[in-house]
Amino acid sequence: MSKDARSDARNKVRDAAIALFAQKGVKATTIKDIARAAGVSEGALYRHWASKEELAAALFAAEYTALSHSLREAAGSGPAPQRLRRVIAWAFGLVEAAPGRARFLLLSQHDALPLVPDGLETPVDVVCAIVGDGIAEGSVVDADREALAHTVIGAIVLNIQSHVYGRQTAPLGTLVDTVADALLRGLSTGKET
Amino acid sequence: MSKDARSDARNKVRDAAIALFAQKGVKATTIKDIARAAGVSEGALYRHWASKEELAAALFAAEYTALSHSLREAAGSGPAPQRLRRVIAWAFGLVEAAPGRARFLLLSQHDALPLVPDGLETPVDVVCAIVGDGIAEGSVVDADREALAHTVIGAIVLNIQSHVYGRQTAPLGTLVDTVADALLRGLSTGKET
Amino acid sequence: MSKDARSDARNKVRDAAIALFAQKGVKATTIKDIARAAGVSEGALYRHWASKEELAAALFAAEYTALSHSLREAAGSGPAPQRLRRVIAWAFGLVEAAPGRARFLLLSQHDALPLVPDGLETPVDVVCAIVGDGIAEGSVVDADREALAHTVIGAIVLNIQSHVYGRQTAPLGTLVDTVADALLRGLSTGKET
Amino acid sequence: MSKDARSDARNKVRDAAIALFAQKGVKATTIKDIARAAGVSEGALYRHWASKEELAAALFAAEYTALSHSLREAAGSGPAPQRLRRVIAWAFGLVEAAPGRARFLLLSQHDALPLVPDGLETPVDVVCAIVGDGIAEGSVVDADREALAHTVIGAIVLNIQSHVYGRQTAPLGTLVDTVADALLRGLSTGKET
DNA sequence: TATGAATGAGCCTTCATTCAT
DNA sequence: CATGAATGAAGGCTCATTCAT
Repeated sequence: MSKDARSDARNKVRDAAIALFAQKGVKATTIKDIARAAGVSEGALYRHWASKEELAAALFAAEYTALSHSLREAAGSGPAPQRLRRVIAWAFGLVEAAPGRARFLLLSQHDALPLVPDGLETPVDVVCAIVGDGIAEGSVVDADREALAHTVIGAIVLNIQSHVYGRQTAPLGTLVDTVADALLRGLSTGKET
Repeated sequence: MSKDARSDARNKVRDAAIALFAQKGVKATTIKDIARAAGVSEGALYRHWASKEELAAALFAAEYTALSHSLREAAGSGPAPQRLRRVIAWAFGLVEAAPGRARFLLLSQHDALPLVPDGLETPVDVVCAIVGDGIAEGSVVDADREALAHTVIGAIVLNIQSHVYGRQTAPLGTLVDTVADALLRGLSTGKET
Repeated sequence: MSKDARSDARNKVRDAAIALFAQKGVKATTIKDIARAAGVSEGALYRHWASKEELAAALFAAEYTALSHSLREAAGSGPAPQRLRRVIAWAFGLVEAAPGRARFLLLSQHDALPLVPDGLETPVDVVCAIVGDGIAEGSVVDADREALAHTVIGAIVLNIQSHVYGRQTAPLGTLVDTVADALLRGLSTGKET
Repeated sequence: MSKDARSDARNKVRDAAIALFAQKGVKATTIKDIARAAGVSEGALYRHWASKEELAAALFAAEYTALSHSLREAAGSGPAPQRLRRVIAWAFGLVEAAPGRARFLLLSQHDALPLVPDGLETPVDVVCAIVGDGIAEGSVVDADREALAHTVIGAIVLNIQSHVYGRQTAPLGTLVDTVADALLRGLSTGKET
C-alpha cells in the first residue's frame, strides 16, 4: 500500500537522520547524507518535512515526548522515591539499548529544545511531577520542586554523557544504585506514605 | 600602543565570539558576524586564530580551564562536603555574574569539548578530585567516584540550564542551599574528618 | 533526454574552460568565469569535477592524450623521416584548425603537466618512439633519442608559439616544409630502409 | 649609504622573488613569501615596485634582456653556424650554472611575455639576427628567417625543459653536440663565408 | 509521485595593498 | 623610511531547496 510505503520512507529517514544527527550534529549532517543513508532521494525528504531544520525539530520533539511517555510508564506507581529510582534505571537502560537515540537527545538539545512547542509534556515535566507528588505525600523533602527535579535529571544526564563520551568506562547498569542511592538519600524524608 | 591595540582586537573578537557562540552556537555563527560584532575586519581575525574552529576551540579551552581554576579556588579547603557546597554556590554565582560565559560553556560543549587537549584539568576533574578526597577522608560515601562527581556536576549544570532557558524563574542564588542540601545529604557520611 | 543534457553541460563547461584557460591561464580563470561562459551555475561544475584544479588536470590530460593519438595516427607508417614530416604538418594544421586547443595545451602545460598520471602516452613519447625507430632502422642519426625528439618537438612548439603570439605572421601551413626540411636534413642519415 | 642599502633590498627581493616564482609560479607566490624570503617587510616591496605583477614583469624583462645580451656576447663572431653552436652551448650551460633563473624564464614566459615592452631586444631577436646573417652570408639555407630561428630556439628550450622537468637525465652538457650537430646540419649550407 | 541535477546565496579563507605608528 | 597589522574584495566550494523530467 502506498501508505505503508510512505511510512517506510518516513521511518527510514527518521532512523537515518537520528543516527547521523547523533554522530555529527544537525548542522554538520547534510540532506544528501540523510537521503543516501535512508536510501531515498533528496527530494523525497521534502515531501514529509518542510526543511532540514523542521525535520530535526520534529524528530527531537517526537523523541523527547516519547521519552516522557516511557519515563512515566517506567516510573510506575508507588512512593516517589521508588518511582525516581525506576526512572534512573530506565534512563540508564535506554542508553545501552538505544545509544543512537540517547546521543541524539543529548546532542540536539541545545539546537532543538527551543523549538519544542510549549504544551507538550517533557521528561523534565515527568520528573517534576514525581517530585511534586513526593513533596505532597511527604516522601520527598519540601523544597523547590524544579530545583530538586533538575538535580535528579542532571545527575542522570551527566552520567550518561560521561559514559557516551567515554570518560566513564563502568557500564551504566552498575551505576544505577550508586546514583540512585545518593540522590534518593538526598531527596527522601525517609517517611513512607 | 600597538601592543594594546593588538590586545584590544583580540579581546574584542574574543568577547564578541563568546557572546555569539553562546547565542547561536559555533556552527551558526559566521566569521562575518563575529567581525562585525567585534568591529574588526574579517581578515584581522586570522591574524590571531588560524580558523573559526580554532577560535572556538581556543576560547572554549580557555574558559574551560579558567573555570577549573576558579572552581578549585572557590572550593577552598576543609572537608569535602563543605568544599562541594562552595563549588555549587560559586557556579550558581558565576551564571548571574557572567551569563554569557556560562551560556557559552553550556552551548559549545558538544562542539568544542572534543577539541580540548587531553592533559588539561577540567572542571570535571576538579569535582572528581574533591569527591575522591571525601571518600578517602570518610566524609563521602564510598562509591564510584566518577558517578558521584557527575551527579554533583549534573545537578549544577541542569539547574543552570533550566535557569538560562527560563524554565526556572527563581534566582539561582536562592537555590544554592536547596541543591546543596539535597546533594550533600546524599553524598555525605555525616562523619567529619 | 537527461543523458544529453548532462553531456551538454559537461561539454559546454569543457569548451568554455578550455577557451578561458587558453586566454588567461588556469589560475587567473575563476569558477564564476567558467560557469558564466558555459551558461551553467557554479555548483553544476562540481557535479562533474571535484575542484577547479581537477577540471584543469582532466581537461589537459584529455587533450594531451588525444594529441598523442592524433599524432601517432597522423604519423602513419614508413621511414621515420617521413613520419616526422607528417607529424610536423599535422601539428601546424591543428593550430589553424583549433587554435583554442593549441593555446590551451601551450599555456596550461606548466600548471597541468605535473598532474598528468604517469602511465599515459604523451606526445613526447610518440615523437621519441618515431625517432627511436629511425635510429633502429638507420634512417636517423645515432644520437640521444630524447635529445633529438625534443629538438623536433621544440621546433614545432616554438614555431606554433611565435604564431600564436603574433610574432610569426606567415601562415603556419607555409612553414611546414621550411621547418621539416631543416629538421630532417639534420636528423636523417639519408639512407632509407 | 642609503643608496647601497636600497640596492641591497632590491637585490635581495629580486633574488628571492626569482627563486620563488621559479618554484611555484607568480600567482602562487605571495608578497609575504617574497618579503619573508628576502628578509624585508611587505611594505618595503612597494617602495620599489608598484605591484606584484609589476615586480614579476620587471624581473622577467630584466632577465629576458640580460639573456639577450649574454647570448649575443656568447655568440661572438664568425660564421653563423659557429655562433649558433656557441649559443646552444651557452644556453645549456646557463641552466646548470643558474637553474633558478632558467626555470623562472621558462615558467613565467606565458604570464610575462605579453608584458615585455616592444622595443627591447629579446633572445629571439638575437637568434633571428644570427640566422639572418647566416642567410646573407650564404652559410645558412635561404628560408624564412623566423621559422629557422624558432626551430633553433625551440630545440634549445625543449631540451632544457625536459632536463628541468626530469625527463632528460643526461647532463645537458653532454647534449650540446648532439643538438647542435643535428640543428646545424639542418640549417647550414656547408659553405663557409 | 519520485528523482537527482541544477541553482545560487552564502560560507570560510586568502592575500594584494594601504597606512598608522 | 620601514614595518606589519588591518582591510575587504574576491575566490573556491558547499548544500538546502527547487523543479523538469
